[in-house]
Amino acid sequence: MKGIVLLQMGGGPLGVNIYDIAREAHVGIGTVSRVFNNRRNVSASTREKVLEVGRRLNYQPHASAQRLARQRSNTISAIIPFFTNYFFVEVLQGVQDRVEQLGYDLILYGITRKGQTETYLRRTMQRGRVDGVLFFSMKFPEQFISRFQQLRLPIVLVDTSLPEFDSIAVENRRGAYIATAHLLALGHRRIGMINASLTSEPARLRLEGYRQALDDYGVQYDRNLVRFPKNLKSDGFNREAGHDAMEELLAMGGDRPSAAFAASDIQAFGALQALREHSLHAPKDIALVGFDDIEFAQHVGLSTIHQPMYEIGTLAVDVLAARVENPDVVPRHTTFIPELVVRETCGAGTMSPASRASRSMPV
Amino acid sequence: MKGIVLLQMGGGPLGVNIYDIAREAHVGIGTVSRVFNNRRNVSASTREKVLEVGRRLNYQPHASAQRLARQRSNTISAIIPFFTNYFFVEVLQGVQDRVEQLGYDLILYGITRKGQTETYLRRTMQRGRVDGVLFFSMKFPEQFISRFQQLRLPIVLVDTSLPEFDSIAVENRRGAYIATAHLLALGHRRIGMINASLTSEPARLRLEGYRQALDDYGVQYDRNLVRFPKNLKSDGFNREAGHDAMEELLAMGGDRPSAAFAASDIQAFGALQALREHSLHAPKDIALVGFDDIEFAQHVGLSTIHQPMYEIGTLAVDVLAARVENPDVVPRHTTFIPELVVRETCGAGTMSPASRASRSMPV
DNA sequence: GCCCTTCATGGAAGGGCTTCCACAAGATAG
DNA sequence: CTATCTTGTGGAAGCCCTTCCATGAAGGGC
Repeated sequence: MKGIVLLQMGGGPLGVNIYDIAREAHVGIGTVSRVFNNRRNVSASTREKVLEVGRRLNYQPHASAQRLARQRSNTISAIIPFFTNYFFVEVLQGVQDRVEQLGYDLILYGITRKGQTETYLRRTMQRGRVDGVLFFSMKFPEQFISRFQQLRLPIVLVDTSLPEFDSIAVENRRGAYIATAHLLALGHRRIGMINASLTSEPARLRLEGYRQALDDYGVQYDRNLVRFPKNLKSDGFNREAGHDAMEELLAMGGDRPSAAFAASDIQAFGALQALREHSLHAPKDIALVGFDDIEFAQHVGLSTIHQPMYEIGTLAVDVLAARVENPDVVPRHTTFIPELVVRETCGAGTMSPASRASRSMPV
Repeated sequence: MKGIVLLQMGGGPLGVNIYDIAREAHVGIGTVSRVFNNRRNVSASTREKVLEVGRRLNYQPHASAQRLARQRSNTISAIIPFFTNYFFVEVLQGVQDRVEQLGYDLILYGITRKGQTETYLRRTMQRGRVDGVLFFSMKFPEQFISRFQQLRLPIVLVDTSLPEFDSIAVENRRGAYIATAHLLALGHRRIGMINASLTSEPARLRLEGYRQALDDYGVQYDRNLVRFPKNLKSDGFNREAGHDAMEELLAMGGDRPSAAFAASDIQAFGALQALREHSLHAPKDIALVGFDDIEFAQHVGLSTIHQPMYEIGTLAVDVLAARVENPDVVPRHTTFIPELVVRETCGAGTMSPASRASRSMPV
């Protein structure tokens, strides 16, 4: 009767539970549970009766109670840096879509300040909160490695890696190589690089790819052509850093490069802005290639290296889900091969907007 | 002993609970609970003893159990359209920061396809899942109004509104007025508008503001100068729509406007691209003002109408939290006044980057 | 007609916490 | 010295579900 009374009250903190349904349908609570969990060993007539009562009383299982009883939250968290660039937005779409398909909830922990990372890691480690964690684009703090292992809390690193955990990333070295080689193939010989701080692994790898390409084309490496962020407060994957780096390159006067490779699209935007301020244009005055292929790269016609961000997002969720189901397999590291997208700023003419397809390559 | 045994096992699905702590510390479970919830009626010595045992056994309260017992999830969800534009990213930062300060968790439901909205609304309505909902930038489905009211599930509408619920928005009409008036003040008389579909309320209001400004300056309204998206599959707040609209304006030949106001920055980017394709430039050939002031507006020097997105995000959380604490107050509707940010594309010269401050105006 | 399965079902136990009530012991007041 | 209050404490009950075991009925084989 309780449920009915509540209905008559027309609201209130509705508390129709499994017992109300059982009483009303003249069955046991076990049966009610089985019906709502779609177990098969329930007779058709009983099932229908229970469902009918459920509809009538507007029953909904209580999420927290289910999680407690099942010892499973069906929730994962994503720890994502909000500050760096727009990379995460596109990855997030993939994450979100797959999470929905698999029926998980997604708790978002966005990092905007240093120090937040530890807070959120601790939080996400609380028992009963999440079944697994997606950790993005940042150095995973060492002191948490063993704690995660002890808790056996599944975690997947994206755009960063560690031998101990599953990881997904793009081949940064290869991407940088492709970008640089493209500019070389276009005839450029003095090619600048607008890099981020080498404390960032992607920045290191992208520098390696750049040098490798120069080497392969027999071009002497000139360290004056590689520019790092001056402001050491951030990792330098931002517009200001790109702007200032381009200023420095332009300040070289006659020695200045005829082309540049930026370690991220965001930096490339800053560089473009600097060019505009000097009434210069890409590719006419300086050809430019970025890295990431975030959505805005199309908006400004930036040639760049495409990362399959959406696919990275969906794969990350798949890998995490697999580990939740089966925690005792060795860590898997997956790599994506990035591709060049030719637009306007590299000066290679308007080729087709490039096949944006991408391939994955499990290692 | 259980806790110790588990520790010795060096892992396993650690299950140190309140009973383990109580036994080990020779106190009752109630006392343990009080200690970990910082209740004050516990003697200092007992408290210290319990905390010591807690540290030793590495105790953490179980999130689901707490939520069940407290009948409070300490979680809110945000239902956000991912597809339209980058508006949401910036609002999300504000949401995220405030949510952290208040100790809530944030479940993200990103909408990428029509129909998902209903799915997520249903999901978010499940008992025990969230304490409240943030609903962004979309028309709230009518059939859910009464259901939310009955459940007394707190909800705040952002960038959209309904008399029944709390809401937060920017004064769209005023913003459009300011943008148009600015172009008029610069001497333009043929001013185009690149609008989105009028099914969107912001689009309607922004059109009104545009017309009002023309009126006030004694300029005859010309419907040929207002362009709507051709592709009716979306609301038109996207780059393609902006691009095509600018194409249409350019196709007017000698009749073409000398300036244009775009209903969103994203559309403005598309418009700028179209200009580039015709080797035209803003503001030289056509002056341009956008709306939103998303981060990329700076990157390309777009003059635009600034919405205090971060503040909208934090306020949304505050309003929601207030309603969770006190569900029985009348809905409050808050409005922000947008401001013009002069950059390059409007042609008003390089004034100071404008005070980006913003004010709220409760109604 | 009897024994063994199989299937549907009821409900206790268990998951881990908060909260409330009861109680003891000390402090305060008259 | 008794009556009253305060403070600290223990633990049962309650939050709502899932799961497992026991039971009874029905079906199958010989």
